[in-house]
Amino acid sequence: MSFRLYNTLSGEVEEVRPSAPPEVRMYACGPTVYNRAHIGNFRTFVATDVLRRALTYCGFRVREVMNLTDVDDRIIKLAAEAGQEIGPFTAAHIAAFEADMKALRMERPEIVPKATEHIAEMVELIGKLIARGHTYVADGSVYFRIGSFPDYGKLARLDVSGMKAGARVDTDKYEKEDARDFVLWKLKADEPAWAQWDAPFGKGRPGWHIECSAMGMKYLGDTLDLHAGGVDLIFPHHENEIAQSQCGTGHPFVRHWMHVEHLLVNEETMSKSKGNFFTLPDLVEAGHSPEAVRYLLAQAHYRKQLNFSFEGLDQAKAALERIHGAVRRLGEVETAGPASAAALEAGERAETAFAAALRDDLNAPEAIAAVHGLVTDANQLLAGGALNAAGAGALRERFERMDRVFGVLLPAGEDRLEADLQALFDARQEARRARDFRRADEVRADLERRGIVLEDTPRGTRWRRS
RNA sequence: GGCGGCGUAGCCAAGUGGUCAAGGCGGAGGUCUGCAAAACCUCUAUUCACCGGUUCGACUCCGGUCGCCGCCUCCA
Repeated sequence: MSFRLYNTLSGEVEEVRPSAPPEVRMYACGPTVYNRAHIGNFRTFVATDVLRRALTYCGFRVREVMNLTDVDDRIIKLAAEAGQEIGPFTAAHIAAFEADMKALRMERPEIVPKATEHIAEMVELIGKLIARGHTYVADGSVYFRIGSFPDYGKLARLDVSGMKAGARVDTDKYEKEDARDFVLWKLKADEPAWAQWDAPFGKGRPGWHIECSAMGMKYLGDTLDLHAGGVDLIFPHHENEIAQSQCGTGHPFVRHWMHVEHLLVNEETMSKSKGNFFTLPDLVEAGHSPEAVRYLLAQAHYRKQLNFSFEGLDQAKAALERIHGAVRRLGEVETAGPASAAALEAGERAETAFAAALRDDLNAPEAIAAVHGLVTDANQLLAGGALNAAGAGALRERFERMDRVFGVLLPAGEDRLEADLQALFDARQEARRARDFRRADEVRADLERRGIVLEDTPRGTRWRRS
C-alpha cells in the first residue's frame, strides 16, 4: 500500500505514512465563503479530491476535514452592507460552493466544519498559548509572538530574521511588537455585535489562522497525517498554523504537507484581485461542461502550474469524448463466450500502469495516459470484432475502477431527446429506410445545428450532444 | 535582493544516464459508410531553451546564460 507524495516540509517525495493505517487523516483548507469560488480555487480542491480518491483507490481509508471559513474581514463587511448577519449571508455562498463541488464531481469530505461553530475550540487553543507564554495583548487583540517559536519559517524556507518589524505596510491598525507576529484573537470595536464572541481574554473574534489548527486537531488529533492547500497558503497561513498548533500542544502538527500549484490565465495567476477569473457558471454559460472542466483540472500534475485556456478546455472535451465513446461501445457488445486473454491482459496492463502512476507522487498525466492506452486497446479489439460481452465487461470494469479516481471517465447516464428533436430523428430514420438520402442528410444537418450529432452504425443510429 | 519552480513536437503534456523520447488535441493519407460521423490502420520531435563540463554515453547529473512563473503582503 505504498503511496509516495511530495512533502513541502522536507522538499522531497516521501512515502505517505499515516499514524494509524489504513486511515489517513487529512485536512484541506477550504474556501472563504464571501463570493463564488473561481476555477483557480477549484483547481486546488479538485486536486485534493483526486488525492483522496487515489488514496482510497490504493487501499487507504480517508478521513478528510475541509473547513468553511465563514468569519473574516470581508464577510463581516459585506454582510453588514447587506444588512445581514453571518449565517444568512454565508448560507447562499456555501450553497453555491457545494453546487460547484457537486458539478465538478468532488466527493464530499467526511467533515466540513464552519469556523463560527468552533469558536470554543479556538478560544481553548488560544488559552493554551497564553498559558504557555506565546502571546501578548495589544489594543485588546491577542497576538502570537513569532520569536517564541524557533522553527518559524521552516515550511516556507524563509529566513524570517530578515523580516523586520515595521518593514512592511501594516494593513491592520494594531500595534504589534514585531511585524512577523500574527493575530490569534481580534478586537475590532467598530464591528457589529454579531461578529464578536466572549472569551476569557476579552470580546472579539478569531484571526484567520487559528480556525484550521483548532478544527483540524479537534477532528483529526494533534498530529494530522496530511494537510493540503494551495501554494499561496504556505506562507504565512500554514507556517502560522504550525507555530500555533505545535506551541499549543507540544506535538508536531502535520506529517505530510501537500501544496497544489496555481491555475494561471494568460500566464498570470487567476485571482479575484486581478479580476481575471472564471467561475464554473461562467464556463457553463459559455457552453462548456463541468465534466470537461474537471477533466482539465484533474489531468494536470498538481505540482505544475496550469495555464487555463479555452483551447485547453476544448482539448479536454475532445479527449473525454474519446474515452466516453469507447466505454459506451463496450456496453453494446452482446456476443456470448468467455473473456479473451487479449482483453484481460489489456485491462490488467492499463490498471497496473494507472496505479503505479498515482502512487508515484499522484502523477495524474501518466495515469490518464494509461486510461487512453486502454481506450486504444478497447477500440482495436472492438473494431476487430474480437470482443464478446464478457471481455467487453472486463474492460468496462477497468474503466469503472479507474473512474473511482477521476470521476468523469464514464459516459453520462440515459439522456432522452427532447420531443421535437426526437421527431426529427424519427423522420430521418424513415427517410433512410425509404433511401431518401437527400432528405435524411437535411434532417441530420438540422439536428447538428441544434447540437445533436448522429452516427449510423450497424446496430442502428446513435446520437450524442455536441 | 532572498527562496522555490519551469522552459520537451502546431497546441496541451509525461518521462528515463544508454533499444525507435509516453499520452491527448490538432493535421495528412487510407479502410469502413448511401454520404457523413464514430472507429480502425499509417504518418506527424534524429530531438528535449542556449553554452560549457562530468561520463564510454546526457534530454536526464554539474556550472553558467537567456526567458518565464510563484512566494517573501489578503489570496486555492
